[in-house]
This record gives sequence, structure tokens and C-alpha cells, in this order.
Amino acid sequence: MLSTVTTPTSPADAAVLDALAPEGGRPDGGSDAAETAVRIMVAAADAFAERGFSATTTRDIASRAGLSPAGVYVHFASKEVLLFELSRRGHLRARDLLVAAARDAADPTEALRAIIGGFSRWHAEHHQLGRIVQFEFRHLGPEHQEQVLDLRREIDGVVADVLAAGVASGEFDVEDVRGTALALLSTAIDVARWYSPGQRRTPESIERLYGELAVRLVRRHAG
Amino acid sequence: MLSTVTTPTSPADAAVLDALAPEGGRPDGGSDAAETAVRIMVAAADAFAERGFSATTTRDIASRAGLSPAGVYVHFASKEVLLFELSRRGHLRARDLLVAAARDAADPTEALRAIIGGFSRWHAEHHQLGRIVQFEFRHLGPEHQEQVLDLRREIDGVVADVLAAGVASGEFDVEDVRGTALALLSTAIDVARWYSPGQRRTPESIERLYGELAVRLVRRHAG
DNA sequence: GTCTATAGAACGATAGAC
DNA sequence: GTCTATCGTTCTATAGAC
Repeated sequence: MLSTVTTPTSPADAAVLDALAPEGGRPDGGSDAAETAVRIMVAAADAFAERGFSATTTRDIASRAGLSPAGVYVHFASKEVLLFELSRRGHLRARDLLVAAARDAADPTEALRAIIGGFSRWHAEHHQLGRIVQFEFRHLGPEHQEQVLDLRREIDGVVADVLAAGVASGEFDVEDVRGTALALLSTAIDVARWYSPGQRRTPESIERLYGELAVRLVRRHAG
Repeated sequence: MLSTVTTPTSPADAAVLDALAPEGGRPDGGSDAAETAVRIMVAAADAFAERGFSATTTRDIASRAGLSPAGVYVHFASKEVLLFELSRRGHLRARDLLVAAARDAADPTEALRAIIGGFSRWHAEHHQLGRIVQFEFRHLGPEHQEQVLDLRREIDGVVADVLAAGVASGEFDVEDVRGTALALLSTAIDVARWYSPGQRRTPESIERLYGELAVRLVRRHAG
């Protein structure tokens, strides 16, 4: 059974759902409560991405999820907890994507192309969740910020490791590894800010261009 | 007389004030009303950058400016108008910086280094205003969004023109000029998201690194 | 032009019936 | 687990005295 547990009402919802779901579907078949919790998360992701965390009301989330305002609090203790859950799951999926792409690549050049291209594409396809993950961070409470920061450091580390490997192998010529990693991540992250579907650029063309630019930026020059 | 009209209480306030002031000081000496309006804008920039537009209350802005809640409305019709004024002035200064840097450069290579390095440095030094300009855009009303978009298109055009000039002169080898311009702008804009003062990286080191990376990215390869 | 006071609406979250 | 009803707070913005 590969279908999703809720019925997405838009392609954007499908993308959010895809990024929120545990890997490989739902072995237990999904309880009613879990289904409702996911429906609330999709509704919250819609609203947070559209209006921002502070401008989103719990009433808005509830009505998008087809619930009364009180219905949300059975599944999430507060609006901030809901933001944390979206942020945590989004970071987990993005991290797993990067780790897998780096692991499966034949050499540092292909690894860099895969992770920067893939991360850029992720921020286009999942631009709603990407915006929340990258731009609503400050609205998390202090202890939730810490948990998310740990995941971010993992992500930064994957990029820095690939750069270091390429320098060691002689494929790359990079003076400031951490600074260059930061700049590369910035190009991918900023996609979530400017991308919107139905534009000229597609997630696929963004992946190709940004992966290629990353390789160009660090490749050792002839001569 | 080169001193500012208000007394900045922090280096961050001084940076905001610098970016807000009309060019070259204040010929009229500054009326009391204008001074208060600037003080409100600095207070609002502090608050918007720290908490975001929606999470900022007019009471917070007023108290930071040393006024009662009602005092703000003598100078600005609404919180949204205050955001627009900050956004408009921030975009104007950033645009002027880019236009001047591109004009004064000897060749496209130095022009690109100057505009991307300078734009990156601007987003570090003025990271408060940079955050507002780049990340609070959606909270502007529709007609104010349009006015700001016009300024953004000018900024995008400066970068694309420099890239096109470098391609024409043979200094650059760029397949997708608009896509590359977008990626370069992203690295600079994203500085406003991650930069905070007192870090290892300084605005000057960011300018050097990001200017150099920009040139590396587009330079024609030997062979 | 600044204040005190407050109107009028909306907010996050909870109580208690079913 | 979801509802209706609402508590207690906070918000933007305005009225009117000085």
C-alpha cells in the first residue's frame, strides 16, 4: 500500500506530505489520530509558509485541517510545538538526502554536484517546508532551537567533508573550506526564498545549474 | 557638521541609522519631527530584525523610541507603512551602492568583485536592515510590494549587466547569465540570515571571500 | 506633538459536554 | 477525540485633553 494516508488537495500539499512522512510509507497502516496529526501538520506548513509563524493563527490552521480551534490541541500542545515538529522533520529529511547523495557518489566532484544540486532542488520542490525550516527558526523556543542546531551542524559538516575530500584528492582547489561551504549552502537555501512553482525555472533545471556552478567554483584550474 | 541627528545606543543602531539617512548628512539641520521619525525607524528596525514584523508590537517600537504607543502614529500611519519606509530606504541604499561600484570599476572582473563583495559586506554590516528588506517583504501591502519589486529588478539588472559585459569582453565564460546572477545574489543576500556580529567572520573578510568566489565562478578557464 | 485612556477586535489556549 | 463556548490577554489604532 503506497498511497498516502491523507488526500492532498494540491501539489504543494503533496510535497509537504512527502517530506513529513516517515520513510517508506506507514507500516502500521496509520491510526486515525496519526492521520489527523499529519493533516494538521500539512495545514500548518501551508499557513506558516504563506504568512509566517507569527501571522498564522491557530484558528487558520484548524480550519485548513477541517477542525475546530480546540481540535488542534489534542495533537499538539502549542503552536510552537507544531513549528518544531515541522522544523525537525524537514531538517531530518534534508540531512538524509545529503548524506545519501554524498555516500553514493563516485568521487568528490560528483558528490559535490549531487549534494548542492540535490539540496537546491529540495528547496524548490519543498519550498514551503524549506521556508519554515530556514526562516522561522527564531520562533522556536530555546531548547527546540538547540535540537535543530544540532541537525544543521550535521548538514554543514556533510558539505565541508566533501570539499575537504576533494582538496585531499587534488580535484578541488579551495582556500577557505568552511567559507566556501557556507556560500554553496547559501545558494541552495536561498532557493526557498525566491522559488515559486509555475515559474520558468523548474526544480530539475535548478538542480542542474546549481550543481554545475558548485563544481565550477571549486575545480582546480588548468595551469 | 557630520554627527548624526540622534544618539545611537549601539553599533547596530549606528549601522541602521547610516543606511536610513539621506545622503551626505542633513542640509536643513533636521527638524524635531524628522528626528523623532528617524528614531522611530531605528527602533522599528531593531524590533523587526529581532522578532520579525508580525511578532513586533507597536508598543515595543514606541517604548524603544521613548514614546507612548500613540506617539508613533503622528509620524507613521501604520506599522505596515513603517515597514515600507524601512524597506524602501534599504533597497535604495543597496542599489546606489551597487550602481556606484559597477560604475567605478576598471573592467567587468573588478566590477563583479566589487558588487558581489560589496553587496555581501552590506548585508553583514547592515544585517538588521538586510533581514527586513529580504525576509519581511511578504508583510508589505500589494502596492508597496510593487514599488519594492521595481527596486529589486534594478538590483538584479546591475549584476546581470556586469556578467553580460564580462562575457562580451571574453573575461567571463557563463552559460546562463540570469541564473548565475541569481546564484551570486543569493550568496550575498543569505549573509543577512546567518551573520551576527562578534563572530569569527567580519564584514571585511566576507567581502574579500565572496568577491573572490564570484570571480572564480565566472572566469574563463585556461584551455 | 505628546500624553492618558480606551475602543473594538482578535489572539492562544482551556473547560466541560458528548 | 471532537465539539461549542469562552476565559483572560493582547493587539492596532483612535479620541480627546493638554
